[in-house]
Order: sequence, then C-alpha cells, then structure tokens
Amino acid sequence: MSAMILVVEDEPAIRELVVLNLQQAGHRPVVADSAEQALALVRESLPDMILLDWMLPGMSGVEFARRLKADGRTRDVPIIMLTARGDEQDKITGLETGADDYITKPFSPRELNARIKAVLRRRAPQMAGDAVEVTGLRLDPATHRVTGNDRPIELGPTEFRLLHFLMAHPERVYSRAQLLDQVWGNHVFVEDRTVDVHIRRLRCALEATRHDGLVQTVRGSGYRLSVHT
Amino acid sequence: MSAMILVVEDEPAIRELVVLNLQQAGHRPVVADSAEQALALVRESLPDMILLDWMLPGMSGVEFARRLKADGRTRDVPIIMLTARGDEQDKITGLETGADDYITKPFSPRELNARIKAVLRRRAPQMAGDAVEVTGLRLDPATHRVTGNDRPIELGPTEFRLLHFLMAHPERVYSRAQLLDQVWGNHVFVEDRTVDVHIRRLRCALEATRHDGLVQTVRGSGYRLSVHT
DNA sequence: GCCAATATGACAATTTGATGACAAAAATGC
DNA sequence: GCATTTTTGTCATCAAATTGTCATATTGGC
Repeated sequence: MSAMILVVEDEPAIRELVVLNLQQAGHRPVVADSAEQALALVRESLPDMILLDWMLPGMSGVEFARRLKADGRTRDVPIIMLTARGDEQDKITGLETGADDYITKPFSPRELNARIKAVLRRRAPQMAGDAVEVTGLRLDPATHRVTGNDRPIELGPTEFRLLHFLMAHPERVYSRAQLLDQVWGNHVFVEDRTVDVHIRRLRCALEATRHDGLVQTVRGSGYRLSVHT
Repeated sequence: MSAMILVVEDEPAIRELVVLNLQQAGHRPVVADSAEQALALVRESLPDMILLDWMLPGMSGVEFARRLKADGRTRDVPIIMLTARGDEQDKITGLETGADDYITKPFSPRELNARIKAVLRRRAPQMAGDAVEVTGLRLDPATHRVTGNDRPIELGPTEFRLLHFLMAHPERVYSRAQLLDQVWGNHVFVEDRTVDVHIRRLRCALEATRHDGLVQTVRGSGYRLSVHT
C-alpha cells in the first residue's frame, strides 16, 4: 500500500473527493489542476500512479498521457483516466494512448479503490498490499509479518522492504541501482555497495528457515529471488 | 452501538416504524421528511449512517445521495436505500451512486437491523457495537467497560477509543498518521509522536492483567494489536 | 594464480521508540 | 461560578535498533 498517486483534475470538488478517498485508502495523493503543473511535478519525482481527468483546460489529458508514454522515464507509470459518462470515443482514445484503465464519472469511492488496487497489482505488485508467498516463505504487508514455514522471522525495516520487493518480482534480476531506486527511493544518495550489506543481512535472517538460498547473486548484474537453484 | 442514524422518508407511518425500531436497537434516530430537510440536518452534524427512501417528493433520493457523495465532508457516511419491491433500476442507480446497501419495502425489523449492523461493521467496525475480546482482554462499547480476565481495567477516553480501534482491527499494522485519522479524527492537528504517549498509557493500564504484550510496536511502521509474539 | 566482483564483520552516526515530567485544557464536583 | 481532578498534547532525555560505510576476506571466472 501507500502508493504516491498524482491526481490531475481541474475541478476542485472532485479533486478533494478523490484526495480524501485516497488518503483513507492509505495512499499519498499529490494534486495538480492542469497538465502543465502535473508535468512539473512528475519531473520532480515519479508517482506510482496517475489519476488523469480527460477533460482539462490547456493541455488535454490525451496529450499529457502521450508525452508521458513518449518519455522512457515516465513510460511505465500506470494511468487511470477519469472520463464523463458514456464518452466512448474518449475511452478508446485513452486506452490506445496507453491508459491502463478508465473510470466514468460519477464513480463510487469503492469502485475507484478497486480499480486502483487492480492496476497496482498488475503494475507494481509490492504496492497492492497483498501477501506474497514463495516456497514456504511468506510476507504480509498488512500485518508486517514474515514467516518461514510458519516460524516468525525478524527483519529490519529496510530488509523488509527489500524482501517485499524481491518477492513481488521473483525470477528477475535487479541491479544494485535498480534496487536502490525501488526499495530506498529514487532520490537517495547511497553507495551501490550498501545493497550488498542489506542482502547479506536479509540472507542472515532467512537462514533460520533455510530460505536464504532464495536470494541469489547474479555476478556482474545484481540480485534475484528465485525458487530455482 | 449507539449510532446516530438519519432517516429520510416522507411517509409518516413507515418513518415512525423505522424510528421505533432503531430506538429499540439502541441507535439514535433523527428524521427528515424530505431531502432538503435532510441536507440541512446533515449540515448541522454528521450522522453515522443514512436510511434513505428512494422515492421522495422534491429532490429525489438519487440526487440527495449524489450531493452527499460529492461533498468530501459527507462522502463517507454510509447510505442504505429503501426501495419499493422489485424496482430493479432503482437498485442499480442507487448502488452506482454510492449507496452501501438497499432494502426493499416492506421489510422486517430484523432484516433492517441486520443490514444496519452489517454496514456499520463494514464501514466502521468499532461502531457496530459488538463487544470484542482477545485472549481474555474484553472491551464492550455498550457498557463502555474493559476487563482483563474479568478484572476491571480503567482507561482514559482516548486510550479507550485507541484500544477499541486496535481490537476491532487486530493483527494489522497502523502508522501513527492512520491512527490519528481513525482514533482522533481526520481533521485534528496533533503531533505524530503523541500516539506513542497514548500507546504507552494504554500499555500501562493493560499491564495489570499482563495484556500489555498485545500492543506491539512495529519499528519503522507503527503499531499493531496481535495475539502472536 | 590473477583480477574483479562479492561477502563479511566491525563501527560510528543516525534514527526511532520509550519514558517521565509538565502545563494547558477539559471535565467534574461542590 | 469556582476549585479540583482528569485528561491531553508536547518536550527533553534515554536506550535501543537501524543504517551506511569501510577494511578485509572470499569467491568465481579466466
């Protein structure tokens, strides 16, 4: 949970509505009332998701989305578009442009939350708040608990986030730089080698239940969580 | 228990019926015979739930609900709509507008109570009025009493609400910010660290019956009530 | 064996939570 | 209304856990 979500919406009433709802759901909303302002914010720091009104004064939502999709840095940020009811053409254009989902106004908070969670699950599993399990190793973000074959495992905050990320994206190699971005945050200044140390601490903790083998070193590339040898 | 429930219904007979039933169940009913009057009442003070007749003279129930959902202050108030039997379109419109549940007239008092309780449980478990118990620690909202292994425990108002919330949502971690929102109210300006102090006071009180271990610190994340070590 | 990459253990700085004290504010009793 | 008692929020301080970095050992590939 706790995803940073950028809300681009010019109508103050709806904006506040959405913001309150997001906070309630445990996310961190950031607002912009125009595509221009949104672009500036995105340049500062990447959100985990964007809720985008399709009808905006100035630069339209379509154009804004197109720019995001054209930039490699922002290409992968999921977009949910907010459209007026029945505006079929918008939906088509939107999905073609690369939006991940759309919601027609007026929408219920429940529906909004459901779609956000669905998109997060697809695009950024570690933010969806679901428990993950791999061969007896289980991590539950809601209770903040880790167990190996049902025996509790103690982890420091960083090791917890690191394991969470790796378990949410198993079988894939991540460079130290990528891990720093994903687990530490994309604006910190930390040595690459620091990742090694935390990997070691993580392995240490997992050793108790023989799950340390899951965290594998890929020489020259980085680390990977894998069930295979 | 003791939720303040706004009943919006133009037919006096049904209104009285519902009111009596609500009182019987321990709630505090407030009545309005039109959406306009209801809006005025809501402006005064927020009810915990609204029972809304879908067929109203003047402003319709749909429109009334829509307005409530459009205002951040009233957005989260659960709505149960009362519809005539078989009016399927109403149900659909109603649920889309954000109603939490519906009941078709005529309904039995039992059914009404059941649905009210269900919605309260879903939306604000600590308002449902059920006593909660965890390993000998018992909190009863109805009598406003806390006991540990049947020995009475004294708590200040804030500690009571805090424990109530935690017991209503066991095993889950809540950040200090979330606890402030849920226990203090989402509009107060209080230091995050204040939560620490109240947690400590709560633990102090629970110490007498060895239940202080239930309130656990999750370093870097927040607090949790859990039966596990 | 050599080289580069990674693992490891130790360490100091920083962060985080616990605790006791205190004054303001609210509730209560008279 | 006024005095007394509770409750509340904040702070300063202490103890403990976490974190990033480094120096050094180990490993794997060639």
